[in-house]
Amino acid sequence: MARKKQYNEEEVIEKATGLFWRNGYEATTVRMLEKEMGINQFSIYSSFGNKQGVFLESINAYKKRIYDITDKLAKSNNGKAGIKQYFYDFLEFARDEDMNKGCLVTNTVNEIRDDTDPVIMEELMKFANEIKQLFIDNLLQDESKTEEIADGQANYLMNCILGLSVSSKVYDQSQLNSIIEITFLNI
Amino acid sequence: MARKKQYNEEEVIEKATGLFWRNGYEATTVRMLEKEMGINQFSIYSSFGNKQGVFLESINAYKKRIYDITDKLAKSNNGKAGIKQYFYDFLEFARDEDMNKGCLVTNTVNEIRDDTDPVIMEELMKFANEIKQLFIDNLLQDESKTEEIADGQANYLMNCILGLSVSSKVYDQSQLNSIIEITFLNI
DNA sequence: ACTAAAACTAAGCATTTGCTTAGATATTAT
DNA sequence: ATAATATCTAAGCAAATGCTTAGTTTTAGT
Repeated sequence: MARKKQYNEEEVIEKATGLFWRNGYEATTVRMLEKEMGINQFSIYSSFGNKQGVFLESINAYKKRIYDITDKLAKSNNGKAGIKQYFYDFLEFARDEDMNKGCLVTNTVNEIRDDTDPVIMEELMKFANEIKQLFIDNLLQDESKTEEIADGQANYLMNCILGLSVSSKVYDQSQLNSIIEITFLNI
Repeated sequence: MARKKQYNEEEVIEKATGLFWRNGYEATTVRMLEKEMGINQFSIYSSFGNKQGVFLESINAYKKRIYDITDKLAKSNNGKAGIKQYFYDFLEFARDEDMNKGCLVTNTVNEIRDDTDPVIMEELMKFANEIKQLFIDNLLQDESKTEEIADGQANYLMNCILGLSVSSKVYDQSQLNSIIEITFLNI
């Protein structure tokens, strides 16, 4: 009855994800997306509505990609050691050739301003809270810990991994490793 | 022989500083600067050359403002306790009514992308290294520490304060205090 | 008072932004 | 084959960006 799409939506979102990851939300323009996704602006808008729509799909694609390591953390029962492993897994996951792209989500959290799109804010916070909850769960595997202590330590760890997402663009691998080691001395 | 400026350059830069602080470099437009500084675009460009010029002057103004607490750290001889005090001083310095603006410099470091203006990058790195050096100096007041250990711990602290600059926009005061306490448990 | 120069106002410029639309092209049920 | 319709290309839109310029106003030395 009608023409078929000449692209696969999942495939082009994969490409968009890489672009947002490297550049952040605001700095990624529709023209850049057009080039990277290999489809016309019309197709972008007809498939995903608007730039925000592409980004929300990209967050989902990102979640799928990172699932391996979050799942590993979810299933871990090594407490603090499991979280530390997550930090290392994350750095490896985020490495791109010789530079480090950080985390798509934390990169975008770093863009937060007064006028940041509330829909995107909500999606970011949702993801961040999922990670924080994984930290809490793993911390509570040490049964001497109260929930209050675990919550505070989880905030501390979130703070460190937010920092790491920025630091990873400035520091080299051995410095990053050393930062992670010191980070886990404190909990 | 000619007309006098109807504004004071220092005063208008003070105003620009606040704007960059709240919004970051990229998101601050010349129209916003015009409004906030209370002078016409012509005057902005004739006094400071371009947007980057306004920003570089703003970093200087920011350095002057933060001088009180960096100087306190420079003169401190309480080692780790002095740095911790710096973290608390910094949070107070960055507080704006009930929200937190973070640090002008770390906010801008968070904007780092491949195409970030190299002149600005250099200025930011210079400031960051000054702070890191203060951390090292204070850490070395504990004479049992090697320079290598101090350098690693300083990287760790820079990572935490980078994170704090973002976290401070999301977490409340008591959570931030708790993050700082944990940060300093084991160095 | 006159003149020269600096500082002002406000309009305008080229480029880039997110998004839309007009019209050509391909696909499929009949 | 035809007709219906989804998808494509490419041009275009208004708004916003950093920056400039034409032209007026103010000041100070003569």
